[in-house]
Amino acid sequence: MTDVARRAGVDVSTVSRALNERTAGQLRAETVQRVMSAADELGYQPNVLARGLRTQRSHAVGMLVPDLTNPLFPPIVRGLEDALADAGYVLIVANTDNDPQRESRGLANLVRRQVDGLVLATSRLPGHDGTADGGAEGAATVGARPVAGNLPVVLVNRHGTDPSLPAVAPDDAGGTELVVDHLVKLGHRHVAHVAGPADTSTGRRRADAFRSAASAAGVFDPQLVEHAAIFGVTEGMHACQRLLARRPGLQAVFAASDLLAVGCLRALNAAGRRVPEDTSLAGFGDLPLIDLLDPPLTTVRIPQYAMGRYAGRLLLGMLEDPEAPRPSGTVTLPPELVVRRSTAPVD
Amino acid sequence: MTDVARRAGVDVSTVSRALNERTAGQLRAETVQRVMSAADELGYQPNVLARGLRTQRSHAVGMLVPDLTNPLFPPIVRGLEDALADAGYVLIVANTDNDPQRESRGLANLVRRQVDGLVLATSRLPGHDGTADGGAEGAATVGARPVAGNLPVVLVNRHGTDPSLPAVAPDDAGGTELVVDHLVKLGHRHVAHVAGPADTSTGRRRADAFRSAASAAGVFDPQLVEHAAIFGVTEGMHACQRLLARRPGLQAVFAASDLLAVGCLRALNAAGRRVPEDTSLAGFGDLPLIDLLDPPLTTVRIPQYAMGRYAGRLLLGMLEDPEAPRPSGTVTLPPELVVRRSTAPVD
DNA sequence: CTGAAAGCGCTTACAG
DNA sequence: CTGAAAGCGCTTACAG
Repeated sequence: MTDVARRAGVDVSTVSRALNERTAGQLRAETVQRVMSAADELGYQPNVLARGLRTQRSHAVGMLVPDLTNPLFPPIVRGLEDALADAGYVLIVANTDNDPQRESRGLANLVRRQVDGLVLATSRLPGHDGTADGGAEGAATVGARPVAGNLPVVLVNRHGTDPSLPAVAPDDAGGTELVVDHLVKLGHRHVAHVAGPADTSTGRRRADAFRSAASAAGVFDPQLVEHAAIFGVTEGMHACQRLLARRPGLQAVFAASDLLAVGCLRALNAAGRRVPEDTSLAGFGDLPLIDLLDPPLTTVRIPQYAMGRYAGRLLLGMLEDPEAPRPSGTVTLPPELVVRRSTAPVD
Repeated sequence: MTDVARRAGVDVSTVSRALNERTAGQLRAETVQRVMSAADELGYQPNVLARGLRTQRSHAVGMLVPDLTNPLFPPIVRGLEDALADAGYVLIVANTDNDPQRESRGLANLVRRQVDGLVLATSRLPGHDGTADGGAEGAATVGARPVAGNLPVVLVNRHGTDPSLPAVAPDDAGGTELVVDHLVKLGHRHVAHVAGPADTSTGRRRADAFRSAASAAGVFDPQLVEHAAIFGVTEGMHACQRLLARRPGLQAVFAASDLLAVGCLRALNAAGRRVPEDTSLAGFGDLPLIDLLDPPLTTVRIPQYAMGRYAGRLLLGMLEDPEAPRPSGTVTLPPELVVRRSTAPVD
């Protein structure tokens, strides 16, 4: 910047003003021109860190994500990054593996880096160990100390346990209803649910929604619900086997995730049942390539990209106007039922 | 920091020294203790940006990636992030969609943010439009101007076109040989190749390797090679159809990517050929869930996570010792043949 | 309309 | 062993 000032024959403060949209109006057009040419000729790139030190805004946003390798997250991160990039913000991602230690460390790193805001896709609020979603909690903490201070935070892909933090989440209830209605319309009465782990909000919410929707349709049977220990293929298979042992008459299975559904498919095949002729099967998530299953899986598509983008917009709103009242509550984006060939009319 | 100094009754410079591993030795243990307690009690978090301004190191690394949503990249990014996090660095990711404009913009943003190094997973060096891999080129540029300066750069998932930049790439030739050998051992003589786009280094390299390997095995037939316009399911299907029309006698198909292989599977099924009974089929990449295909796909597993991690280590090496001679050339990590049920002995 | 000065939060020679 | 000062590259009241 000093070089630019010298070359343009002005003070560095004038360079600063000339290069900043907001303040360029204070200067004579001719001066601005001269500075810009000089900057151009020198290939000057402003030091955003130095600016941030002065203005107290880093124009960086931090994100904590359990594992980028989980296909759930890339579209969310992408949507977020797109929203932020449009506004001149940059995204710093850290993986936590749902490990409280990595979470605190990652969070502290982001705070030390003066991120202007935080997006949490972790299943637990950092600093809170043990049971997730234990109740209303304070803002993000490291150890016992609130480290995020007054940092704007938005939760994505999870519901807020702290009602004061805005969250963007998939509409678990809506998606579940879509599936149950679809199966019931196909004539199924004995509809089973392979639920996710009861200690995840997603697992619980979908199970709850299943009970409501199935009850409303008059087909709910508590013996037709079985929880898997984790959202994995093997666990889904085992849960489905338990279901089959208990209720051989089941006509349809709704799995709380696509991976669980793959496990169910294996269990059903192993039991000599064809899908969808003997048993209909539906999942949740619409993972990439899941349409290549045999048969292609009927499932619920979660608008992941839109969720990420929306979370970004929400956060940007808070950043643009720090004085405005902070939004709160959970925003839900509409899921979509993707009917493929794993579900068919009964009989 | 001023607060910490006041509370500990010392100068800020002493706080700085006490909190820095390297300089804490200069102080009396008692002083260090006092400062640390004060810092602890106040929940002090150092401002990494201010430190960076002074030390001229941001401890941040930038990454340009075409699209995080492409399943190729998440494991790479994850490996990179893990390597960097271990060393106290942070990762800033930007998606470019292979758009030269987004590439330059992203690169300029990273440079302005004073990243200490760059990882490029883009298929083209920023600032060079048109044909990728056109020949030996200078360092990364924006417009005509070298903007990366002397920034350490490592390329990942692509080969260096600029031989002076170190690259970490999949072993296309090795993986291709693995497949060709496998198919030939199964007794196939009429082995076809659905190649990737000729304007991608990956497509070209695998096609070249196929020619060599097939020739070496004495089974090469130029009429059995067909390029797809992009790495997509539909394109793979079309390419395979052209192949079938030209050489109905083909016994096995090696597709240059898993997605192309899925397209081939559709084409083969549509032509009334069963896989693997009538025709063997192999892909490249081992995408997540590709083992759920019917039949599960034989393919080549690329060590993506390891590639990302290795790229991170390579970059860290350059950052730790900027004076050391920069590594160059392409490092290749061993791929693995994953034999599943889509390939079988001829007849 | 533009310059000179102060200061953002650190680190690091330089003294003592 | 520790303090005082300078400076990293910016921005922004404050003068003029």
